[in-house]
Amino acid sequence: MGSAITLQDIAIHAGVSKSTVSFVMQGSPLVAEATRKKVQASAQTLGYVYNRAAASLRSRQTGNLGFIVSSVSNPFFAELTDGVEQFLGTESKSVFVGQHSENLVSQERLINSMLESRVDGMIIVPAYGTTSKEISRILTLNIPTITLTRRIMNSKLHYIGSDTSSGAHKAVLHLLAHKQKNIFLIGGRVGSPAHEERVNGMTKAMKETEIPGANFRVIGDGATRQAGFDAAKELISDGIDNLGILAYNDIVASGILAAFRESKYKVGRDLSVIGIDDIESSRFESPALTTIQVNVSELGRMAAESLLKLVAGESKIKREVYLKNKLIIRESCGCTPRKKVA
Amino acid sequence: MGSAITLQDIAIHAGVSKSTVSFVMQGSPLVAEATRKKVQASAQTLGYVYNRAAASLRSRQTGNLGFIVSSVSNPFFAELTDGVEQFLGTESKSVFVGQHSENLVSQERLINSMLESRVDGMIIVPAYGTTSKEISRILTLNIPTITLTRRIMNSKLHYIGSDTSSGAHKAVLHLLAHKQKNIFLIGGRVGSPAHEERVNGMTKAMKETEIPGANFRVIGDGATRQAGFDAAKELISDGIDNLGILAYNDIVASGILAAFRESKYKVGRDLSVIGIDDIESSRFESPALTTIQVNVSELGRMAAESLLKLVAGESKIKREVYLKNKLIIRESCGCTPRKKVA
DNA sequence: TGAATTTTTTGTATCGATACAAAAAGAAAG
DNA sequence: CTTTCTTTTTGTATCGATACAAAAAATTCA
Repeated sequence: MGSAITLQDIAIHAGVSKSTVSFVMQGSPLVAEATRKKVQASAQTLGYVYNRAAASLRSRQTGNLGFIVSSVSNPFFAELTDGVEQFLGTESKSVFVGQHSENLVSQERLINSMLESRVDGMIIVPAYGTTSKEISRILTLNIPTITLTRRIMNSKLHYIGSDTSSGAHKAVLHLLAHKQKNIFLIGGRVGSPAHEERVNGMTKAMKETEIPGANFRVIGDGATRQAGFDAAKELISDGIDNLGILAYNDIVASGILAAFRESKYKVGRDLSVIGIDDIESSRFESPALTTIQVNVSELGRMAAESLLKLVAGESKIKREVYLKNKLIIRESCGCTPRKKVA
Repeated sequence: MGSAITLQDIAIHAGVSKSTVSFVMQGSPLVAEATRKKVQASAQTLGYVYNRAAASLRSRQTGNLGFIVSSVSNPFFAELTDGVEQFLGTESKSVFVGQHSENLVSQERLINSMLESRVDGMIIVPAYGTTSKEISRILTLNIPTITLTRRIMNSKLHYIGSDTSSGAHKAVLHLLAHKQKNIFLIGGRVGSPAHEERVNGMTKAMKETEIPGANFRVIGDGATRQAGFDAAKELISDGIDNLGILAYNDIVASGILAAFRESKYKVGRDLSVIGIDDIESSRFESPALTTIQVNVSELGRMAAESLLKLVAGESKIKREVYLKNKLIIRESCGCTPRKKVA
């Protein structure tokens, strides 16, 4: 390999000591302006590339951060990743990104790998079924860590997520306002915290309103477009009546809409569908998807911001943050039959 | 911080030398089985975490790789990232991921950051307008690098991409077969290599067929859903006639379909639309999108695989690889009015 | 059994930066 | 022109691993 330029080389070329060069590289104010210029010129001339590994060995800070997520090919997580990256990128941090694909083993391997790389902190969207045990390494090493979107039971890690429960609550109220009485939650993994939150919000809305004849059921398994598609197909074959659907998320909703487009029922006219997340493509759905808007990239940005504070040693960080969300009304609920997109 | 466990600590605990422990950590065959067990037990007991930075300082290999992409919130790049990650993840490599958002400055900052982290190699989807100058650092340091999807003019870096030109060619032939004579390419950045490839393939098809009255035009600017939406709106307001559209990619196509759904024209019946990429959501479009299928995650996987070989010092790697693609016929071209999804 | 091998293990220098204390140079004060 | 204080600069030990050569232990062979 070519690179053999070290601080020492620059020191010689600029006629100063290694220590001085080191100060310059760190942007320390202790060095005289003229010297700084001279050193920087030498570094430039020699084509120096800072060696972070060497620096971190002594300084105990790598400037590396870790981000672990389920899979970036899911648009929700993609936007999340985008938000995290956008923010961290400007802070001259390097971000390791890993995907666990909901697999606990690969999640553990990822965590380990990042710890070996001595990340200063990490943001993690835990895989389904993650318990304190799976992340014990993080806990014992006491690495600043933020769990995003999904909580780990009984763990003291910081958490940032959307207030899903209240979102589901709003959605059901809206479905009921459309005179739909047969309310369904479609998709997700039954029993997971994320699913529970939705069920809680929905149940609460059902109880509060006490509409005669109204009932609430849960169907479908998985958080994919296909899962939504399949579940909707079943409803269709049974025949629908005063149907109000809350999809687990917009991806599932997308599958549901696709299924109904192939049926005799028209979403918005014959039934109401509401999603959760408001990913970018939802307003381009047909019909345009009414959904609970979660500012996804804001979620990512907040996580990133909090992590940086944690890493910097700030202590006054909220341990749990629930981002507000709101109902975005488009066509799929039946409110506005035809509205301008964008 | 807690972590203070080093090789030395293990050596003492296990009653062997540092060197021996090091061998065990590297999985060297030089150490006796009994010793290996003993050392591993000690490491386990003490809760040791390998320090890659320290190791790389002497060994000149970090096990870090870099992946630079435009933005993962674009589904195409998301699937690409997924493919790359999936493959690299199993090889116990850590991957730095960075997004340049088509900004040359942030691209340069990312490259620099990764070089500082001494990546063993990198995969990069160059930002629009990248020249050899922008990546000079990579060249002089001679870091194994693969450019993905987009080529850099006059650079000797390895390249892996889809054979877009032949895909565009196929698409136009199909549009013509549907008796469409007014052929449009919508979206993309005029003048970029990726746009040129499409134009070339399309022009070739036009020339070969020489259909009387057939003509080919280029409109729209940008590779976003909105760009497709806006361009289609214009076509609609002018009134359409024998219209055959090739969208720059599936995202643009999605915007085009959304625009036509709001018009009196029905895609598939009154005009034909074909996309490029076949991202996951395309088969759920309405109408389902006929598109040039590029095996995106395969593309990512191939890039990852080649990079690993390059890093390992293998020399017989093709400098340029063009993945085959094929036309996937769904509804938007007018072939199958209603077909089962999934 | 002793020499010749082969298999394991170890000591020491080293990678390229930072920390910390101490020295040198410059400025201000008496 | 000292003395004192401040601003800059430097020397040396150190971070936690690996490389490499050399030593020690175990095997094989005559």
